[in-house]
Amino acid sequence: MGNENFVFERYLISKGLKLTKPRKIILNTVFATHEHFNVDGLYDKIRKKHKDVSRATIYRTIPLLVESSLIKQSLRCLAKDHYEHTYGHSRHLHLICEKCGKIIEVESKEAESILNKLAKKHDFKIREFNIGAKGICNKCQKK
Amino acid sequence: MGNENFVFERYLISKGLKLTKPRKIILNTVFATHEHFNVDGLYDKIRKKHKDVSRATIYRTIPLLVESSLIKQSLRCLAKDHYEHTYGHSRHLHLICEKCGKIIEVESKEAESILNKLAKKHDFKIREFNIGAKGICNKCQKK
DNA sequence: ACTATTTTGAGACTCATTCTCAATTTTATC
DNA sequence: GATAAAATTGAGAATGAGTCTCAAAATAGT
Ligand SMILES: [Mn+2]
Ligand SMILES: [Mn+2]
Ligand SMILES: [Zn+2]
Ligand SMILES: [Zn+2]
Repeated sequence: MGNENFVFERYLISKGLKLTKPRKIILNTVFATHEHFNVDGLYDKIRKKHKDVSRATIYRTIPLLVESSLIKQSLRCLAKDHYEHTYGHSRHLHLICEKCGKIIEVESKEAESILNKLAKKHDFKIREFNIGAKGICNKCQKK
Repeated sequence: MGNENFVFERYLISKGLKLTKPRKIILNTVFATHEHFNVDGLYDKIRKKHKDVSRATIYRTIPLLVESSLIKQSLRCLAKDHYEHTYGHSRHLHLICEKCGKIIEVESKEAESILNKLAKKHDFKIREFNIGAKGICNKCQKK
């Protein structure tokens, strides 16, 4: 268990918001594993233990987690919005298989530094990288 | 005017499909300019001249244009699906301003070759690159 | 012209996300 | 620890981009 609670609470206080029970439950469930997630999956997981947390609150809490830099949107090319931890994870890019859905995570220092360079040239301030590709994984190629 | 018509017709024939009037109108409107587009904008533009092309047909034709490699989906991080020409355009990445919506296009040989290298290492066959960033453009930074 | 096949427009439908609002919870004040 | 003001919540309605359905229209082969 990291200190996401600390980070989140500090953020909430700075905005005059409160670390309520539902927000705590959502935060803890989000950080119970390190996988990519979407709202539906998160909702099911939360509901197994806490029958009283609503979809609406999940949808309302996620932007707060994003704003506090604990998570970020990722896998932008899928149908539903997906998210992943920012806190405690190094930068990486995704190779997504269009056949089986497999997601390969790859370290991306080089790619990002190039993007940084290009952004600098255009005096553009990057807030969120979006680097990756869709295609066919090795297993699916052999079919 | 390029020969997108040729490319499209060849693709359609290869699939046993026909280059009908609505499909021609859609193709020509898509290639009348070189900008990114989404279905709503395209629909409005088409409707100014042709009151008889439906949204449904536009939604049905776009995958055909994608399949024939004339266009591809892009700007994956926006709310609506956006597309841009593949035919007649070199590869590039996008820096998208979250304040004003400005889109900066940047040549990306380096970034892509790095992604290609990483994909090769994982024996992953890339079909579509997705490289870019969101942030704040230089004008919007000065506010 | 006749028929089989494809395509189309209109609008119904889906489903992820956002919004609304009354009820509940939280914090501040006494 | 009651009381009141403010923030948050759950339930479900609303939204809206994209998909699907189906009867009518266009097309191609005979
Ligand atoms: Mn993690
Ligand atoms: Mn073009
Ligand atoms: Zn695969
Ligand atoms: Zn801007």
